[in-house]
Amino acid sequence: MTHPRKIEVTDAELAILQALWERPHQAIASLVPSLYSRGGKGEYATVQTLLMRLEKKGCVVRDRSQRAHVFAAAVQREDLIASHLTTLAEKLCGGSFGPLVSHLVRGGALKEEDRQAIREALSELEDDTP
Amino acid sequence: MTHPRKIEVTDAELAILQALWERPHQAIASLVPSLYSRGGKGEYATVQTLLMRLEKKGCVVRDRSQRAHVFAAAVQREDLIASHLTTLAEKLCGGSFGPLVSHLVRGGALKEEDRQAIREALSELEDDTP
DNA sequence: CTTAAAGTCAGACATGTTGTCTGAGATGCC
DNA sequence: GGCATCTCAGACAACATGTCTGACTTTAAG
Repeated sequence: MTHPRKIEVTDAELAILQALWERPHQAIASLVPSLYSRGGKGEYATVQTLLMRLEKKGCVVRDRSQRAHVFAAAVQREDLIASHLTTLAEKLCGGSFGPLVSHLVRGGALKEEDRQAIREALSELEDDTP
Repeated sequence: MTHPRKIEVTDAELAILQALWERPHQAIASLVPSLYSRGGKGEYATVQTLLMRLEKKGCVVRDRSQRAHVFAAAVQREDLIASHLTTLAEKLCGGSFGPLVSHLVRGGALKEEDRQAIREALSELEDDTP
């Protein structure tokens, strides 16, 4: 379990990450149509700017060996989730995750399959740390 | 289970809420020293602006019956947690909370007491929805 | 070779957010 | 009256966000 680095991406940046999670190793020309239905002139540049910012944050990697650079996500969904949950716990729960889970479990927002998954995960933990 | 309204507060605003959660029904003069150690001139006005924005968002209520208005939180910690978790689930888990909990449980970030609380909460649920 | 298409890069831009503060005026107290 | 204490309206710089323009480079086609 690595200590999760703080990852902050905006909505537009997240959309790009989603596209890259869906299909890794895309060039800009491939990303644009899946992000914008109306094919405007500036959209290519917009995606480019977003990718540049994501790269600066370490959230995507860029393969410059091709003429058209190929991009891939450098963070996974789980990394983002971990980062957000950590931030949330720090800000609102004194750094502890317990209240978050408690809230979720008691909130009734979980499906039966979710609950089953939790039970199993808890059992595994119990075996590892008696 | 109320559908959680989207609540967005900035860091400075959150600090004010924390102070109001700690001690409800405070006037500005009472809030300032607990938020800023260096007693500057503008801090009073800063807190005032923050409270005004919080009121506009429905996060605090203001009692204007006194000369110095008295403020109280209109949202609880749990409301903020719920709002953030919902947003997180929508953005990264297709609206489902299961992955969030799974991540927390498997991430090893939970103390034994947390896990015990979860087990109990799960048991209660099991009784309600067989 | 010339050209057009397709890229990259640097940077601008409008808009909104965030935390901060100033100044004008109202109100109560000694 | 004079002073401390409020409220209120609004200004402000700094930064974030999503968007786009223009200059320049490289590739491939004619």
